Amino acid sequence: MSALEIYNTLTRRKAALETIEPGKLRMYVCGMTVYDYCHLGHARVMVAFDVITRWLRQTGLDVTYVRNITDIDDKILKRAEENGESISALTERMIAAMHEDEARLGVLRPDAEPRATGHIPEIVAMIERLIEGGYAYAADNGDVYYRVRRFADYGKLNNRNLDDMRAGARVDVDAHKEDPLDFVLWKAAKSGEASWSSPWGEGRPGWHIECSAMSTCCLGETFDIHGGGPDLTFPHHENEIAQSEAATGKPYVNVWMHAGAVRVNQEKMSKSLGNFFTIRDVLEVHDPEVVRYLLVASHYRSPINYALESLNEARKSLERFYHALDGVELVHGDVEGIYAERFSTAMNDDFNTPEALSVLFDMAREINRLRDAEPAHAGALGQELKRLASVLGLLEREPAEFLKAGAADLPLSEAEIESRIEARAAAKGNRDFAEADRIRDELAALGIVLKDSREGTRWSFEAPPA
RNA sequence: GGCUGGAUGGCAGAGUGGUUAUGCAGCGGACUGCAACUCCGUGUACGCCGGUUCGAUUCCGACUCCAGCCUCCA
Repeated sequence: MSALEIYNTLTRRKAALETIEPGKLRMYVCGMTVYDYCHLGHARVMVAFDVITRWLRQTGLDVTYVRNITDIDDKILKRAEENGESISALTERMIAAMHEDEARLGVLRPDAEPRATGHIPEIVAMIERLIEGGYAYAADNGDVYYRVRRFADYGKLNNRNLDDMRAGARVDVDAHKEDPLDFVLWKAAKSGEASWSSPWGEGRPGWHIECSAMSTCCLGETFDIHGGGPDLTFPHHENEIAQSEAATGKPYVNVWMHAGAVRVNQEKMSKSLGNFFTIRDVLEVHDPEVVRYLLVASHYRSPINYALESLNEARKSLERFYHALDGVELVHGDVEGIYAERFSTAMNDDFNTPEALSVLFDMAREINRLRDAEPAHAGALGQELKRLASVLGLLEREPAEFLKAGAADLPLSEAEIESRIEARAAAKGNRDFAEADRIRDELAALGIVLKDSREGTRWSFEAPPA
């Protein structure tokens, strides 16, 4: 049995996982800023860390998984204003939508979802500690800033030094800052804005401090894994390290994990580029499991290029699995251990899901080979296939349900389809193959594909009619 | 300019110092009334140039190109 190795952004190499507390693992992942619907980039992070959590638990670890919600920031204020709705109405709406989206993608909920607005006292306390230590200062405009040059390790996550950054800096020069690279911990409120009282006056927390405060409060001053999207390494995670380690004097996180970007036409999908697809838009057209498969079919750190063809291919790959499972009676029984072993080795190698999937495809082929001659063996393999696939959050449905998904929108009911199939069987019985083929073609035009077998005819809905 | 990744067969996408990834597509065969599904077989793939090595797609260096970060973004 191989040991679990994880790639650490901080060290830029893979290393065997050693948890702080034996048998327990504490993980924090940066979640959403809830001013809009989640897009595919969010979906990737949610699914990646869902699979990671499932595998960590599979290996026997007691995992505490925390993913925050940023429910106060400039974009939220702006959007609420534009929409003419209250901040809480907007954020509650978006949080509900996010939960709906992730549920459809089969993402298990984190153990805790702390919200920034629920942790203001902890945030204020941490800022006070930073000021006491000389790591932060209150400016005369009511803002509080982090004094970046005071923290010697600044840049260690991104391998950057402050002077290089200064050279090409596009950072805004704010007269209230001692140094252009200093970042805001507490933002003074303009009149009428949502705000909380603090030693520095009415205001709201800056973005970076909330994660330091909430992770510490949920998981302790040092925890095992911190994850997030690819665009958070700088400055967000760098700033988190600066805040937390300066405040506590202890190492903040042991392993930093970052997902790869989702691209469109080889360009990162992002809010600022406006080239994003929301999860709900995609799910209008595509089966959620197909979307999830697409996300799991690449390694979590590799970039994915989002394209329609990729989704169609993902669907066909899943069809292969469900065809293998379709009609096989699942039973518990002895099964070659080699599959689970190969699967484990793949997952232990920094959660190599594409490699793990290749093992599952080998199992599918073996099931197809054995299904007639050794149905019990095939059934046991089917059971094992489903067990392993569930780690990836796949193959959890009845084969027929997946294969027939989409048929609900057809003008034909299932009963009508069945009656056509019976009519075709009767025609075949009379050796009237012209009629039998006519019926089959008629159904095919709707996307209904027939599959004859010894036990009778099964059907599936495979592709929208061309 | 600085800092990260990456370049694999028609496409997608793993991996490895010498031996089949896997999926989709293609080709040949089996099954089938014909198909679909399925099975069997089938691809001289590793950006470019050097180096190390008995041997490199895999290690090292240069180069070219791509993406990301250096500003809010998952």
